Amino acid sequence: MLAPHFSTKERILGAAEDLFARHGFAGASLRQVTAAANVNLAAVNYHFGSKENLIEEVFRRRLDELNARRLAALAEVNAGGDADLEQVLAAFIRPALELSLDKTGGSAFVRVLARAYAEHNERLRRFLSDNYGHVLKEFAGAFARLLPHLGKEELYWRLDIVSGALTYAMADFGVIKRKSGVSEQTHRERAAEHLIRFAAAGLRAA
Amino acid sequence: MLAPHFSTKERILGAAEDLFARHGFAGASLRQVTAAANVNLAAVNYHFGSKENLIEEVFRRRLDELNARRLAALAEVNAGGDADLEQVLAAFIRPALELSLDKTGGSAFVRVLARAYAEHNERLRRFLSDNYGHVLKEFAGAFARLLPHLGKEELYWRLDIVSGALTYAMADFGVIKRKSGVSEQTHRERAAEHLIRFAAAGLRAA
DNA sequence: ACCGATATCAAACGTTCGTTTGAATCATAC
DNA sequence: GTATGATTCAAACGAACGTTTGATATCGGT
Repeated sequence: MLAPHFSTKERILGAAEDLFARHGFAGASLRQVTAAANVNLAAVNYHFGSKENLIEEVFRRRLDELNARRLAALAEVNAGGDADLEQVLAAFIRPALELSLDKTGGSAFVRVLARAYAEHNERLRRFLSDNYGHVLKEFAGAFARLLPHLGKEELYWRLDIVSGALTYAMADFGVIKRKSGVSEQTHRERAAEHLIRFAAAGLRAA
Repeated sequence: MLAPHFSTKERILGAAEDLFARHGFAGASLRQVTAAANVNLAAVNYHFGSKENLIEEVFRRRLDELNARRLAALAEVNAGGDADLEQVLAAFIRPALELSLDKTGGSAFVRVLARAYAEHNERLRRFLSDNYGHVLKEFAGAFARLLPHLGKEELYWRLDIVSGALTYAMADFGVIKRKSGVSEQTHRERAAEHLIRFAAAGLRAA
């Protein structure tokens, strides 16, 4: 039930994000979405054309900014000259962390992202690859420069493992429960710190 | 379309496993499942009672054996006396690897497992925790003994990261595509090796 | 004030969903 | 061989699905 001062499109996107995170793409119906957004059922097809298109827009809205921030952070690290592994990892992870702390639904979106990984949906995978594949390539290049002793294949295996761990950690799927007295923000910041430390050691492994 | 010499129940479980892996629990219908299994639509409710119960049975069938193997492997490692980190990790990961190489649907099941992580379904989480939580406790204890310098909280963070990386790596979600000329079996065995090396280094990090 | 475009609405479209029913079929024991 | 319980079957149940329709409301431009 989003505040009514947002536009119809924005309210639909916000409600869809939340419900896709909770019930999955097939599990959340347009009737649930439009009810939560306080808009008419037909509004989804009017503004987005179809449920599939709505799903893509849910991704585009967040990923455009997320990946721009990642590239900006990476450029900043590279400009510094003597980048280290932790800095490059932070350039990738920190924007996801900040997104997950966003008050307007970002924490739902990181869970939607984890859903997307689990979906082997061909259309969705192509959409993500077409629109954001270049970001992964940029980071792979930065890691390759920092880890010259690793073969290309070895490097890709490790980056694969890192992205899996990142996705799960950000989506809060694990057994770790936030302790009372620790704010959501602090909890996620610690997750990012642990993740960076762990991933850096894993990437450096002999 | 499973061979007809399996029982109705077995064919339903096999088809459900495959379709749940491909389309998710909400996305795969009982009509798809029963058609793939070559059984009557009503057979699911006759043999399992409901779709929810069918989902639980899909998990139970594999996890009973998977976790028994994990505990057996861990016991063997502990019996050796001077267990190291890689051995304990292998005791956890190798049974999952072997399952993923199983010819009768195991590779579908590891993807179903990844779906389960993405689901925040309360019933499913309680079912998994009630039935298999003790296995995770056993392994956490083994890791704690091997990493005495880590605080309890630090250790749990790292195990959380390991389990996320494992789930994704086994489910084959990453960007790594199997090269032609490398068999499915070899591909997955390499994944397990990389995972163990990476995780060991991450767990040992200062 | 009126027009045309944009947006919202209730209602219905045909389809598919999980589940249930009751009859037909099968297997086993006497 | 026939009675009994377990299983399979086609058919139907009501509910929910994504999408479309046509009428109604809203609003900026002249």
